[in-house]
Amino acid sequence: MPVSNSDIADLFDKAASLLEIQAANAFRVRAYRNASRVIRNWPESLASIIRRGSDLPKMPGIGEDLAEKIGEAVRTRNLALLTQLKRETPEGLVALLRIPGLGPKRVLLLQKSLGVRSVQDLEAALNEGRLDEIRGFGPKLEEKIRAELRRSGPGEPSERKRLALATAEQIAEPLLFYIKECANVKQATIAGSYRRRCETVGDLDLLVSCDDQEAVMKHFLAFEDIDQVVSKGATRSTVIFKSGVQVDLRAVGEESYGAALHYFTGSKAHNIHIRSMGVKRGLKINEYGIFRGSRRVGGESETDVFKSVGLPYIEPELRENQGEIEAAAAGRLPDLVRLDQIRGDLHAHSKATDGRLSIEEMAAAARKLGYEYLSITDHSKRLTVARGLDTRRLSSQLREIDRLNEKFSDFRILKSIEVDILEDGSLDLPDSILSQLDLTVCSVHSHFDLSARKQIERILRAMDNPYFNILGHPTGRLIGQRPAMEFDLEEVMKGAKERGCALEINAQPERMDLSDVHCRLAKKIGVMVAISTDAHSDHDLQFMKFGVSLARRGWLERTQVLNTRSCSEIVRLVRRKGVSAA
DNA sequence: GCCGTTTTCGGCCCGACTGTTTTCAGTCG
Repeated sequence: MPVSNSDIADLFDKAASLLEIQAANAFRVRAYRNASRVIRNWPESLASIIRRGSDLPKMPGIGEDLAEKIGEAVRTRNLALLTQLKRETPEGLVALLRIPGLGPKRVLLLQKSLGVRSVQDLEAALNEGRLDEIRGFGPKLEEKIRAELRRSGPGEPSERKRLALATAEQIAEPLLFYIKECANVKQATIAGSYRRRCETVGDLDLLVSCDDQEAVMKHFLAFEDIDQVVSKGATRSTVIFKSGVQVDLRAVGEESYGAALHYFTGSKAHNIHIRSMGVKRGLKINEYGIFRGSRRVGGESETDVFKSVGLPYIEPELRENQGEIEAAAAGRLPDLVRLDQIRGDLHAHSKATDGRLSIEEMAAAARKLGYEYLSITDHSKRLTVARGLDTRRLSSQLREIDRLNEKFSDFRILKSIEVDILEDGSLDLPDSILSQLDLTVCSVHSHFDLSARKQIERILRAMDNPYFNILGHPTGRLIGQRPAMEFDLEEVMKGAKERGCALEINAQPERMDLSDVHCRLAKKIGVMVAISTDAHSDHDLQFMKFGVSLARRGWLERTQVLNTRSCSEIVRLVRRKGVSAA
């Protein structure tokens, strides 16, 4: 298996942490961190590019030196720099950076003054009262460190767990409702990665505008879900909810709301880029507004911020400093797909297999959402746990759908199936029945652990079938439970494009598969995607919004999304296997 | 380490809060 972008990114991240502890130039550290992020989110496999002898593309923040290091990482799975850094600085110190209150300066101090090399050393020093000797370490900080060590238990402290976007929404919405009950609050938004619609969210950044900040802070701190107040100030407070989620509240005046909203939506890298552009224009941009000298020149709206540096408005989902600023400057921002452009759902189950409702009930729920069509895609026979359909049961389902469709003039149930791709690349049902369907979703539900090569061959062979239309949940990942299958998606996407097949964005919160990074790759290759909910009940049809925001993060436009087309257009496209992005 | 309408050197976003100080460094976002 070639080195993945994320493997390379990990090497750069580790190097950044070690450099940081060595008190290296902060901007050099930033360069490595920035490179790590850019590499991790780069849509194409850098190893593949290098191995086929092509030059690396121009990547923002990656110059001659770091590009050379990417090459080295691909060839050797390591960096000589990293080996050297590990010789100079104990690797175990990196874990200390994850303890709240400990940053590079204090970690270096711990090493220099007490010879601390690891979390265990720190714990011992703490228990022996040796931290008191160091200037800058007082009782409060010691207690904070103790608390974190207790929380993380034996072993190294882990990253704080990130929430799936859908889970975050269940915490964010009631909070937003509560804060708006405060009479002083004028506008309120959950900003941060939540507003950028990242697939996982680390904490919630609640921004409000108001006249009386003190009153709003008081109201916020009285929220019943709060477990612990980490810090509280006049304009900013940080708390931990009983669920373990960290929530930051910032309160600003009405005149600053746009500047603050931009600032707190981030990402950090996007903000730094925008602010540097401001500096070049003699402007100071902060969360309170846009200033030329001491004169305020804007800040009420986010548009003010972009306008001040000569840019059009950039949608939150794009603000990752992944080329959106350059695209905006060149007038080439994508016209992102919107939820209201989605005309139907192409992946839904009924109680014939593992869904909860009848086909009729699912169709009613889809119509209520204003859809023009719904594909019923029950499982095929191989998936016995879900009582998958064989030819006979599927035939009878098709007759039922014909009967139901007679009732509609403005809606159509599409005849479909989520058919298993078997280990050898054949499909789980014969062509004789597949040919009677409007379209198919074809998915891998077994043998996730084939070698990368075999997995690709299996999927491409399946796509050779004339009735293969959409590859369901392409990587098979389940967030936090099962990793993505390890194969080069680029090859599968190219194969799909050649064969007139589409790939699914499965919007189930635990799947979110394809990911945003994959969507950008799909866009580049020009393969069509279908945004589907894989609904097992009427409620699940609501997951469409998560799929759409994911597609937006992947820069996708309406034309690249199959289910923004009319029903007849889709059926025509898939019959000819003429699915390709316009 | 990157980068350039301030262009090959010398900058690099900016502010809030805490804890330990006694005027501010460090951390965090």
